[in-house]
Amino acid sequence: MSDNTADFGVRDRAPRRLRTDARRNIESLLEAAKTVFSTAGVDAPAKEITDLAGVGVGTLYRHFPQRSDLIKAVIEREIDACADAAPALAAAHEPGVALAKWLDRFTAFVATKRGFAAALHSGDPAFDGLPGYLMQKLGPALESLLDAATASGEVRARVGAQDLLYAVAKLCAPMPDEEPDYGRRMVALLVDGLRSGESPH
Amino acid sequence: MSDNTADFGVRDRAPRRLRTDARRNIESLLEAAKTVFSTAGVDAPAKEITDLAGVGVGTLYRHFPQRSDLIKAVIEREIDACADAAPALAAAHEPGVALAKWLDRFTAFVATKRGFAAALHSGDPAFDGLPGYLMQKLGPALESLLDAATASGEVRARVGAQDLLYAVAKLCAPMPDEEPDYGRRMVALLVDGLRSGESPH
DNA sequence: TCGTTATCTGGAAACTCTTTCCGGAACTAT
DNA sequence: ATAGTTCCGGAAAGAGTTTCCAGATAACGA
Repeated sequence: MSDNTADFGVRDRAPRRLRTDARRNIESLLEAAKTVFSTAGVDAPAKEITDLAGVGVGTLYRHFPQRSDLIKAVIEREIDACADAAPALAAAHEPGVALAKWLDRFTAFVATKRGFAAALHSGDPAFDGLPGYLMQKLGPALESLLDAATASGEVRARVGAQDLLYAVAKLCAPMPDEEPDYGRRMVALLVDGLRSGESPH
Repeated sequence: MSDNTADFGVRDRAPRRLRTDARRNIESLLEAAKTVFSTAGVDAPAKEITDLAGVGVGTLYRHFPQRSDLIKAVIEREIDACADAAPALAAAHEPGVALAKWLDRFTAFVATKRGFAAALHSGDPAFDGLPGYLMQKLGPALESLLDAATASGEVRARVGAQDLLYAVAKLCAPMPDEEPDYGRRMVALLVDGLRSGESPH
């Protein structure tokens, strides 16, 4: 806790190259965790994950000192994947279509990964950085898509990228037995407001 | 699960009058739990609650066989309080004002009680009944307020009470470090849509 | 290639909560 | 008051997480 080795997360920052077996194990753990989380939920016992990854518990806790660190890492990784999808979509479609498709992608992520909503609302300070991370990674992505769509006249901007991002994230968070398209419907309502609304009053 | 004794929760239905000390203890536990939950979060150790309530752990588990049962009971109790507030507001204000005030009340409940969002998104099947309970209790309350406001011409209904209820509940669920009025702002956006929107297309 | 050194690994043990259990206390009805 | 239930309290069992460290393994210089 002094000066040189205060690194918590595993991603970014390379104060010192990791040993190759360590890197390989981290990879296995993240992959296994992703699988187990989506199968048995984020509360699945750690043992299940380490077994699937083929490592001991000690290895898990060496790289992810707290259970929440593992969850955080998995989610951040999925956020990254979502961000990475934006440029490809922008390149392959009309601005309006690209925006819609990306929102779909994002919606699917939020709706599918129950762990994301759970982590966000858990109240555990360990996850406090997550919205910031999401904003930082996805904000620019959405903004550029939004700008392009606005420029091409297909959308009239009334809310910022951040507000929209959060609103979609919240509206699409899964709730027990709600109609499967509820989230999408509500997002459509918002986007309708975006694209055709005269400002009220 | 057959015919006569399949009661899980503690509230409503009286197959047999509870002993007075039992009822008193249940009351203490619910009160203590409410306090502790809002102080230390819903993950606070059970010991803390039983100590505050002045009972042993055994007593807690006699009345709330699972930890989630206690959380559920506390939340249901707060939902009840919210529902009970509607008639008074309707009696004391103009329809439009009553609606706004009640939405404020509901918003505050969702925004303040982090445990509610946490339970809802936890993925634990124990909480599956909660949205239904919320709908059942708050749906009629909101609907009557909404009807009154519509009748008096202050609001043009475009979504049902259920959709609105869920949307508000989701938008106002607290997220780490978001502007304090974000939820209220987004709800306003929705309500603006409600009150002045020409239906798009 | 080999020795040296820092880093990583596995699993046993310590901990922290939750949940079960049951002897004895407390309430209720008669 | 007494019998008959129903409850209470807290010890102990379970379930999961986190710590710890002796031994294994990679990295690197000679």
